[in-house]
Amino acid sequence: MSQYDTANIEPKWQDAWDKADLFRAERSDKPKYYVLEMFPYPSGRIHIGHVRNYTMGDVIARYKMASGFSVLHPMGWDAFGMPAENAAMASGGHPKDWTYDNIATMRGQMKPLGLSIDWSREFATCDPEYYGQQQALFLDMLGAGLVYRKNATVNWDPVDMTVLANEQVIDGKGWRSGAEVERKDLTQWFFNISSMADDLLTSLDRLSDWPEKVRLMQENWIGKSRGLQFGFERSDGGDPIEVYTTRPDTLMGASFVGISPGHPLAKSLSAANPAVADFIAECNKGGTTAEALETASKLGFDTGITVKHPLDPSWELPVWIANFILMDYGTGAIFACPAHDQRDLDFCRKYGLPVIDTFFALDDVTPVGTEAFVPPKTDVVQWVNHFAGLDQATGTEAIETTIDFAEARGWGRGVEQFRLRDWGLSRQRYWGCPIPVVHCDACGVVPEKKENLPVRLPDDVTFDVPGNPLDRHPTWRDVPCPACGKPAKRETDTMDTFVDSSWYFARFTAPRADTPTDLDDAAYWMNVDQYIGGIEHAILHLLYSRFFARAMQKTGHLPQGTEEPFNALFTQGMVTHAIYQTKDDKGRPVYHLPEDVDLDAGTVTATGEVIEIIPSAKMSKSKKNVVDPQAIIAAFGADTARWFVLSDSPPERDVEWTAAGAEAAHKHLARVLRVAQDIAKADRPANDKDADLAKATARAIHEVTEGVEGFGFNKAVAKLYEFTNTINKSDAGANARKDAMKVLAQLMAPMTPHLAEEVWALLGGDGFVTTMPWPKADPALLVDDTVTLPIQINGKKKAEIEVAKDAAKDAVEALVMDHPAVTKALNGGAPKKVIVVPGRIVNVVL
RNA sequence: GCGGGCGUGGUGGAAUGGUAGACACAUCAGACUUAAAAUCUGAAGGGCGUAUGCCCGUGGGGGUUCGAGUCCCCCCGCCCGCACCA
Repeated sequence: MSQYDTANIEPKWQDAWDKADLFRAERSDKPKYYVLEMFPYPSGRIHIGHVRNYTMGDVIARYKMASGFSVLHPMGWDAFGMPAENAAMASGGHPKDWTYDNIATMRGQMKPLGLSIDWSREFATCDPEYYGQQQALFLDMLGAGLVYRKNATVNWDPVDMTVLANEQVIDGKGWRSGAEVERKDLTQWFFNISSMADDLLTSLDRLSDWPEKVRLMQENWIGKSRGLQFGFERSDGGDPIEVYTTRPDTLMGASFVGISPGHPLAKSLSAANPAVADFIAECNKGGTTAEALETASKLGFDTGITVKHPLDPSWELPVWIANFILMDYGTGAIFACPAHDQRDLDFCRKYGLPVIDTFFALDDVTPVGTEAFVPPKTDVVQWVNHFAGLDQATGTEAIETTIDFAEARGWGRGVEQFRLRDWGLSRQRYWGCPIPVVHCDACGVVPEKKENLPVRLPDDVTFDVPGNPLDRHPTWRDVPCPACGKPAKRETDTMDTFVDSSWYFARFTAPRADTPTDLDDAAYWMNVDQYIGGIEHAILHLLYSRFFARAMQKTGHLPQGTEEPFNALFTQGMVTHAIYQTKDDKGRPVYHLPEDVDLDAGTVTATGEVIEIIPSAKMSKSKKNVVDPQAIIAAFGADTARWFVLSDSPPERDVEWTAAGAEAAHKHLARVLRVAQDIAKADRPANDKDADLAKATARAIHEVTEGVEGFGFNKAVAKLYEFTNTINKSDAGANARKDAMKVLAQLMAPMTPHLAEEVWALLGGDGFVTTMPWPKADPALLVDDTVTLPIQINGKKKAEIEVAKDAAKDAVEALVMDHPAVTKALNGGAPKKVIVVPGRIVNVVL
């Protein structure tokens, strides 16, 4: 059809950019700009979602490059993780081969996209050069007290013999083995992220270029609360039981004190009493996931111990062990107020414990049935009048008042609690970064010497039996103690792969440094100016990275001012695709590939069955609605794929991939080339339309720039469509049209760089359009001499008039009052009011 | 349960409180063609009307305003995150 031969054009320009080495990031006198897209996991092939992610980053990177910045735009691979091990178990290969093969494939698929990436900085997190530096970082964090070991309760898969993350426990069973998951106490490594909880929370306020949604999610995740902590005296004289509550105002409704099955008191009781031990074992069955907990019923065990109410020592409360109390929040013990807490009420009704009726005041008592009344914190339960010296107060102030009261009497104190827990990083897995410590019978836990890093993963491992191959490797784990030299054993746990992605952005600033970072390079390139990725990383990855930036500062690996590593964050939507399905004779869905259906007829081509179309679904191999970027590039070229994923939908929202849309995008790009070819040949003399085109050009520059700056790529694309149409229809002279077309090429260059280069060259542009300075709109051309004012009558548009831009209010009003539409409406009468908003609108109120 | 978001033509979506539907897809009509494809030109929110035009219209109901898709209140629907957090 056209001469838009992408198979020729695109590789040609990619080669030319490569030869000119355009995208190498260099420190210079220019201001820097660091744009980063969340690096991919090398799962096998790139996905159209990757194309959208990297295209957005590329638009920013190319735009900033044209705007005079020294740009860093790197790419790497988040390469450790379980899929590689699973593939090895399934096929008998090696995780390393599987991973590096996938990286080669995906790099090969990514390069044809024409991304302005500095490939010289590429690395994979499974490169020993990378994970060795990560081990060095770990040791420094260990030295700084940011890493420690403790016993913790985890999800344990007894068949695969490994710890499972909560996400890997499905309906209480291991996702791979199907075995009933157990709770197990294990000694694990932890990052002390909770020590920074307050800073991680308050610093969120500074992240004004992050989506509000993400900041809120992090805020809730960190979960700060304010409450009262106090001890219940035991009637038997044992150690007091410390409890924490955010609602001290409900203390007069207390009916029992509950402790977690993991509470030290419960443990000591179980040593003496087998019935307690049995009860705790019962509680520990089932996983720790939300689903498992939700379906679990309330279980309790009366310890026989009683405690004294802090406000009335003659009032004794029983102490129960209850399965719904979490050991790692607060103190692991609570006082229960059934009138105001549904869990407490359910528990009391089940075990026949007393329920004290609700009272907001002594004369306002509400009986409690089966539903607890949970008052908002602004509507505080009044118990305070019972006690002399405490004034009534309302709202959250009353909670503070009760805390003050307790503090004044010396039986309690106000404390802050965080929901955030320390980050358990130990994994009983092979394909991860080895934890660089040695366990010595004599010396205890001994850090590996830095000169011995990296602690490399052994290659000779087998996956034929469940469990961690490092644990059963014949020689790897047997090493001399780095301290005393006696035989010792290496730590066989590896690090959670989230560790790998928590500092890679810093490593990109000096990827070949023989320390984790180079402070000069980091000082120049950090922070990431624009980070782009999926909302699914809103909490964990971004929180961990914020923690790591702080930890790296503390250990001297990042300069000051980097504690918030991502200045701006953008979370892009998914690329979705319709699902075409029919039902089999049992009513189960059968999915069909897009090429197997006839969309016009709405049927399966081969069988004529009527299809049901489910629009805009997440892509999934099993639902047969995955779009392969390679096929798109082969059919339409990379620029079409890039143009399409930027069009139509706002970048933060999902965009549905449709064959029709992709074809339309391709047609438009072909038209741009055709228009450019026509213009290159034309020789019309300059004329009075030239000025109009220059104005349209200025407006296009202005609006496209605004669109790109504000992540309104869909709007920028719309303006480019409009500008193309304007140029195409313009009767201006050949030179004027050529100038406009060259600006169009520049404006399109960040989005469709190959086509832009082709058009630029066709019109005799010098060098690469990629390296041309971003065009500037002449402000004088952006303002019109006259403006069209809509005339409203009673707020409804009835007519419009053309007036000088700076026409005086009363002059406009005079014109309006003479307008036939207005005189007709007035019908000889006078308007109640005339509102003239200069340059905007006129409203005549009758 | 808690927190957040969204709701605009057949479709994706535009719209600093100021002309609702930019731009595009799909659709229809016309040109070119023996024909089709491609390309080009044009129409188009809904209703009534030959038409100037009139009425209705941004999930529903109320309010603020000269003026509301936009701000406020209530309701309905959908989506996302967290969740036995005391």
